[in-house]
Amino acid sequence: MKFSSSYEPGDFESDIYAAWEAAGVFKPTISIFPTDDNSDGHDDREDGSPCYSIVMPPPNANGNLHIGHGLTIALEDSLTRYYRLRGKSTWYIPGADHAGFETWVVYERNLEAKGHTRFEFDRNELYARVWDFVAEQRGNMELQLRALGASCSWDDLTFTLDENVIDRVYTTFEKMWNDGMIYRGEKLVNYCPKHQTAFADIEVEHQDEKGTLWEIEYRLAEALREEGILDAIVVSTTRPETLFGDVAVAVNATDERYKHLIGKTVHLPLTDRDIPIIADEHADPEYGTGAVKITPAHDFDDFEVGERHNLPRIQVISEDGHMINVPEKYLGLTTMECRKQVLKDLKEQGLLKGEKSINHSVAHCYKCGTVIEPMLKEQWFVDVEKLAKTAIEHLENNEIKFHPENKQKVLINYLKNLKDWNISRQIPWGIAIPMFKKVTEEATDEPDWIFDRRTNLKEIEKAGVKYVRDEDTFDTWFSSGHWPIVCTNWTEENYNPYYPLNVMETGADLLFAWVARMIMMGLYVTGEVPFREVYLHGMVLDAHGKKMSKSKGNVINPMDLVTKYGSDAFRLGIIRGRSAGMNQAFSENSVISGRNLCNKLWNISRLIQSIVDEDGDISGSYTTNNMGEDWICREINDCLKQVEQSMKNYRFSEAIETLYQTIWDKYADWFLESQKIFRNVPLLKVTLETILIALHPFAPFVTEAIWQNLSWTEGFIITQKWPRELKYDPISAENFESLIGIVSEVRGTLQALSGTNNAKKYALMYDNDSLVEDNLLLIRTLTKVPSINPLNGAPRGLRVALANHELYLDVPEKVVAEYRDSLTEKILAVGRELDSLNARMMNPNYVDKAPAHLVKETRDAIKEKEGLIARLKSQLELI
RNA sequence: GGGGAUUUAGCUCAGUUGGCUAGAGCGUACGAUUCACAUUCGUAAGGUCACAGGUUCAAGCCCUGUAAUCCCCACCA
Repeated sequence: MKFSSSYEPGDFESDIYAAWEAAGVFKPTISIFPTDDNSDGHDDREDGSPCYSIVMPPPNANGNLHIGHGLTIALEDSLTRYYRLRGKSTWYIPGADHAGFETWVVYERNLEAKGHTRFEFDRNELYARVWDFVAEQRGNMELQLRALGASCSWDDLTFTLDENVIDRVYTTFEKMWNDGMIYRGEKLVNYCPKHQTAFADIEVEHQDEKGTLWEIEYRLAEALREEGILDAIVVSTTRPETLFGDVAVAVNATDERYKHLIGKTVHLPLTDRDIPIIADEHADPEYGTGAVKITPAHDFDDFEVGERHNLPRIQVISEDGHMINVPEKYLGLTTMECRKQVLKDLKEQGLLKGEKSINHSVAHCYKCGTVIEPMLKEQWFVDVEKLAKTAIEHLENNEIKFHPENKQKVLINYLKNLKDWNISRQIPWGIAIPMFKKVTEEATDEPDWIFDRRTNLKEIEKAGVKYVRDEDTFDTWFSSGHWPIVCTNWTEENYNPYYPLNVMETGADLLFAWVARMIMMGLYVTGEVPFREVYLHGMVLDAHGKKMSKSKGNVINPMDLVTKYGSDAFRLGIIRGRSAGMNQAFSENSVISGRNLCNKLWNISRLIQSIVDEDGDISGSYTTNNMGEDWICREINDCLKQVEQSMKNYRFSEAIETLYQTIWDKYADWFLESQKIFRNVPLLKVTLETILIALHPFAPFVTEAIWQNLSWTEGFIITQKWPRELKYDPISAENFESLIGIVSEVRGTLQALSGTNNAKKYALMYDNDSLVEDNLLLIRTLTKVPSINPLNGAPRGLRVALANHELYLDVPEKVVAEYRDSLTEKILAVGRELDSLNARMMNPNYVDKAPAHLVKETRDAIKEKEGLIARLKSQLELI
């Protein structure tokens, strides 16, 4: 294969992915149930396990990947590829989400556009229709995952509605039912009248809004005039239309204004009912009039007040948002219509005493923005007490390591305040709740509800008793909580080396909704935490640090960037400059610099291939023949160590930074430049292989493309072994560091002179310096000075500002004189550094208490600076 | 009300248990160019590490307080 002369990722990325897939390299090498004969002989058992497992947070099967998915895949795939190179049997399990509510909303919108409504079809029919709808859309998302380079085991893709998922969910539910953790409760739920479904607390969005606080007079049923006080109580409310559901008025027991009214009765306006005045801490004397009407069926707080005082619940708003159980006049009105009418009528009766505008937060449906109506409904609830308690115990036992660390505490704090979990959703697109309600009335001994897996049936019969299925489906998070269990095919019977997962990587925003539930479910089902570590990434913001949103028009599509710059560039760009848990800005620039690195690597490889072609492919082990060669071995070793350390700590950005610097600033700029003179083919080969493998986790395509292009490499880079340490001579390596210092200083001095002399290159002279003498050609090439000669006789020209080397640039007197100011400035600068070092040494406490090596370093530095100043000063005198 | 963060160069961010002159990318300025790479090479400018105290031989880092910005949870009749 011949290298194309320019780096064109679009030419090879899809072919390479296809080749990997065809070769089956994404599959784990050890099966779930290990047998004796499938060890691959290269176990890297640093943590005791030959296996590495990670699951993909399933993207919506019916959507496209967004930038957050891009980050997720970049991070997870880098981990996967890294541990694969480290010799682990790596299992990266892909997924697709039925995305219950999301997909349902899209589908229902489609249905409405065609003039239909969901109510024309029964549940099974709708389920089948959405299934087909999603099946049409599937594939897009999977193609995009491939374009991002996800090296996941496609045969094991788990769809959230797969049989095994449903089975597992039913098994857990049954266990919970038998354990008495599931109950049917009439509770207030967050209800969206538009979608006609309930939501978990976590799915509701609160927004601050302007509203009106009305003050309504409720007259006392028994007049208290004789006591000379009040004959009425004024309540504050933002929802006058709910007064039909009022069952009490609450005041605070400590509120002197109303104390004497507790236990009395008031007449509920516009009705023929009387309701009691009760004392409850919920009433805040500071807020409004200090008296609050209690409507347990339509307000969360009132519901609790009702529970405390055993009050009835009167539902006055129907599930589609119309008034029910109200006087004829208001019956069937929408809540807003009713509100207007009520206010008008109250006003006419002189009962409307005040109207204030206030700011308060209002709950909205996170999908359609409709105001959430607290609705009294019978739903299935999970009693979370035991689940949360167990989870907290294991978290406090540090069984899961969090990145960033602080999320552990945040999660524990959340679990401590967790309320019971409403798992019923009134959406057909989801896993049916396997509960059936008794309809045979005579069978009084039988329970009202029974568990049964046959949810494909609407009606079942057991022992002559008929039951009908609950129409509801599970909250998505109930099944998602099983993700690590179902993806790894964990079972009660067999040991599974892939469970718990090594790591769970997902967005920080899912800590509560998902991570918490996976931990609770994992512990409940398997008795073990579902993963050893959690890595949470933050949100990807636009270049100005603003949240991306369609309405702002600042959404970046990852696929556009992949097309434009290549998948590797995207991956490098999105990981760079990003740390765990932080919401951070992202701009195309970082992708461009990623692309540039790929291009650099491409050209490095072309250069080395051309040297191999010219000099012949000398195989076998290398020997180092000069300082630069020893030095690059040392630098590459350091780089590998740092990358290993970074990966261990999930510091992806740091790993990339290290590689970037090593490849570009060290390998290309110094080593390869020196190799243009020396040409050590076996070393060039092994070092190139090493950096390619080390970069492979982050830039899989270009490293594989190069691997395939090089004449001497075999197999795929994806299945290579992580490189071993390179052998080198440390003293020689250190000498090269001095040479770099010399070259840099000469370059800098020449540049400083060029201001007046247009970068004219002057000859370099050395006095009694073996490092320079032994490397004349190299220094000449790197500095581009025309010649390097021994200094014969007295120092002349311009002294290069180096402490340990006697070097002069052969610059005419006149130019040196012009340089005088810069020289003076330089002496002053070094002098300032020297002063601060001296000050440190003058402090006896420093010499006493600081570690000895630091004190020594300071001494050495002082000596060096003093030498440098002395030399520069003598130079100044020469001028 | 409860919890969690952030504040370092023009911009976006690193800076691990305190330890040499606080780093990178982008941007800026100046210079280079017969080829591995202009998706390049070289050089440079640019910082009161939010502010005020404290601990320490030594603080960007630890402690206390202040300010600003942001996120999550609960509540707002």
